[in-house]
Amino acid sequence: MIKRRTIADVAAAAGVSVATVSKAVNGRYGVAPETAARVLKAAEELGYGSSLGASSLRGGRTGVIGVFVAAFEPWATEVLKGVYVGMQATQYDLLAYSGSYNEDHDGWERRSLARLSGTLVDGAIVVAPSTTDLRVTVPVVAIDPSKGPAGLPVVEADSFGGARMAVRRLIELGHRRIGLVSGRADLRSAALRETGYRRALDDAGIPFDPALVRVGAYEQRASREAAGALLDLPEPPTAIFAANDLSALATLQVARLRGVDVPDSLSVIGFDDVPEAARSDPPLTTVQQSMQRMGAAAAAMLLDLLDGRDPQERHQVLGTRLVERATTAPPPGLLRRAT
Amino acid sequence: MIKRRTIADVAAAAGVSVATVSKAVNGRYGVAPETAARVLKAAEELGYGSSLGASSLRGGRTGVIGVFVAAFEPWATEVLKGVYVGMQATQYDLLAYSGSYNEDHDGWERRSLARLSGTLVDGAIVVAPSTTDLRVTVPVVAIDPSKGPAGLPVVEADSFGGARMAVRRLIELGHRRIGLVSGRADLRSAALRETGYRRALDDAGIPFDPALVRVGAYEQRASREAAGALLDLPEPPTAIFAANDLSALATLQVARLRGVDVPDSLSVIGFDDVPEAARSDPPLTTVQQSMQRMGAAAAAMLLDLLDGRDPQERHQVLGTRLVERATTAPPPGLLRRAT
DNA sequence: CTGAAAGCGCTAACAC
DNA sequence: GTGTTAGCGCTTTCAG
Repeated sequence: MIKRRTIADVAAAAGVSVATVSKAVNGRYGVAPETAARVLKAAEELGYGSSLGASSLRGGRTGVIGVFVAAFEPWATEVLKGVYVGMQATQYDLLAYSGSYNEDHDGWERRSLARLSGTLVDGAIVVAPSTTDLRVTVPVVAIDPSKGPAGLPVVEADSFGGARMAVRRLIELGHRRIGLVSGRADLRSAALRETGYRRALDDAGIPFDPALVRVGAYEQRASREAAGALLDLPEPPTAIFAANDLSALATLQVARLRGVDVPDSLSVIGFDDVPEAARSDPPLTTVQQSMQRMGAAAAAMLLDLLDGRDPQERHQVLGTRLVERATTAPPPGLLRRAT
Repeated sequence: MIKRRTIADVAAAAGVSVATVSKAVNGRYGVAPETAARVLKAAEELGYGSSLGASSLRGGRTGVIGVFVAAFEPWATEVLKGVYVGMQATQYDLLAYSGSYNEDHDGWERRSLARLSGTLVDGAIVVAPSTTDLRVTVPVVAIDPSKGPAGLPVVEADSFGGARMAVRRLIELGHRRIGLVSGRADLRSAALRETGYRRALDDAGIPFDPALVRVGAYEQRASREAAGALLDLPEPPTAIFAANDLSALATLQVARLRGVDVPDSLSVIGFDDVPEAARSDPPLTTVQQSMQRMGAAAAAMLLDLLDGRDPQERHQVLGTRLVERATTAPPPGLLRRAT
């Protein structure tokens, strides 16, 4: 646990002033080649690297892009991979940040952005923020915000289309009683997915039955209860569309606990296609939204912004596709028919 | 793109000095309750958050832990999730960093650590560093280093045991000619896995055949060639153990290209169990090392170090287990027997 | 209880 | 070409 080497140490070692070291290290003009070489050598030997904190405080650019997430969970880390790929070819370093939001869970993005933006990072990507109404000091792109596009450029998946497609597929398989484990009421994506569900029903002329909708809130516990309630109905649904994979996975668990066979007695479709979805037992059929593509798209947008170019579109909606694995089948008692 | 609010703005708004604002915001003693309230209110209204860069420069602690990775790829992000979980209950913020190492790929951890440690982060976890011989200014824990434990506390998976287990299983299935797509020669984990392979062979009295070993270097291209060479042998192996999942997945591709059926004509076992392993076709049998557990273990160690406690052990080796999916079967032409 | 002032490590003017 | 110096935003003595 040695003391950090500072620019002064390097200056002393090379027998020059700190200013010269700064110039040499940053490759600025106005330093004699041999001096620069000497300085670089000293820096190398001392294991010196300029402190990000200090240089960002002083100079303007840092060459660092921030990705802000509420938590490092599967969804966000997939996005992160995408941002990384989209940033790969550039000179930017990537810094992913998650605060410990033990108390004030809400508005987490505000705190983090205030602490890092404008000093440490040149630009930011906010993953699933609760608002796009941020007072920002650097270019920022939002991915899948709760409240829909307002202030910030946004990248998101087609929640409506994806949900509609999923439910349509269930209908094609012959299901008529289709339950919904819905998402968090205050989230735009959740509302959109519910609308997609209803639209698919409408399209097929199936009346909407409020009894078949329970709130899973995108979280495990609530989803378990929601799924349980659905299965306890006097006439339970033969299929359940869950607003995200977490809910779908929870539904699978509840079904197994009650001895309900999936997919023979109950079909389940999720939304997201997190890595875990492919590993569940049975593997989950789900609506895939490519988190990685969203990340890469956001990176591209941010790069445009950073270069002073206006991005092509400030609101990008990425398509989804249905990945059929093993949790969907025709409803019990139905003659299998071609699809 | 508004100018960042600084402590001076808050001071002006609240009609106090910057010193008072600092104290109030950080909850230090020596501020009248009503003054503090006024300051906090002003800070809130202005959306003020103290600049991480500036405060870390001045004060000692930042309350931020850094996780340093070479790239945000599946392996590293799994570890990151684990660190996050292990850090969950604490007050520390988590910051994951990956530099753009376009030129000097080697020694990446040195540069990043030099720039952030000692100023921005209170402690660090380095994921798969090329050395544990780091000159560090804060507590650091290494996960799966290339060179084995030396200077830093280390968390790693049991490469030797895992490899031995995998090959033993192939032998149990009846295989006698077992190929190895080995890892990068300079990496400790690769050497350990090769040793495990040889030991399992020894245990079963199967002579080691150097012709059955090809270098895959943990990367796709080399692994493809290695697998190809193995399959082109006059007497090709009936099973291949690959030193990581990437190599195993590449082997699967090559086999498919040549019309070699997996698992009927060729069994394949990988190592890691990255999420992609479960999604391959057919799903890959592999040695699971829980990256998440490694991350959590490293977090626990670091927390100990940070608190001034000595961690239980400075070198933690986590167990592995075999996940049998669909790429393993008895060799062709062998009577199926109980295992 | 509050404020003035020093200084953390660094970069950018500006002298020399 | 090189060195001196003034802050960047913040925390921390130390006076008042």
